Amino acid sequence: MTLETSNIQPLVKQHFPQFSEPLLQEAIAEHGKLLSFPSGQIIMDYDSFIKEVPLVIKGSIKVMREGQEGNELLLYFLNAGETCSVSFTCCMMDKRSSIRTIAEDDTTLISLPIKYVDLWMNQFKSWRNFVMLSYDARIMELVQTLDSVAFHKLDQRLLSYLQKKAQANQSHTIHVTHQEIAYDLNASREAISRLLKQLEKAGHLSLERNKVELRA
DNA sequence: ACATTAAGTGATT
DNA sequence: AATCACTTAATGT
Repeated sequence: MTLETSNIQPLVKQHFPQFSEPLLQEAIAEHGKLLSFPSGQIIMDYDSFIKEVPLVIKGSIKVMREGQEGNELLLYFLNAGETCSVSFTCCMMDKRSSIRTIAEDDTTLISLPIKYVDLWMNQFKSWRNFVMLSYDARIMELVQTLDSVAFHKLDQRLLSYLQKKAQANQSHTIHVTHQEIAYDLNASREAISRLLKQLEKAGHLSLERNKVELRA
């Protein structure tokens, strides 16, 4: 984790153009810290107190949840221009985090102390909107994930997993082992291998060792 | 050449 | 669909 001293405000303008109020932009620049994480680095772990909220500038972040039997399940990827709505609630209720976040790619973000999230809700309309939309987007996504789990559509989960991962890494070529995918989706390695092979036959992608190449 | 790790296969439940 | 036992293939030392 490295702290960068460069100017934050232009980054806010560029990646969060919806924050229309100049005062809000200034406030973010003033109170936020610019942090960078190398790919693979854990940003926040289970059971830690979160007192800051991330605004992703560059790269992407993987958000995981720990299951009952020590399993891990990928919840979603955060990309540039997004934030983690779980952390909102987590901070406000002063609870330990039930999630772990890992830099999926080399990632830069603005870390913002939680108290401003609350404060600005009443002060800035575009901030309030942003927070609400973040909730909405995540909830919709989670509901989708939930019913594909419930209906055992592992093939669909796999495909959308790959698409999201490709998007997160800004590349159609994904460097990952079948085993890693299996962990993320909480499935068996064999099941993933077999489904990948089906998808390859169907022309959706091509496979190599440690690599999945997604086709348009 | 050998060991290790990733991926493929078939049988069983 | 999970697990097991095993094979085959790729990669590192």
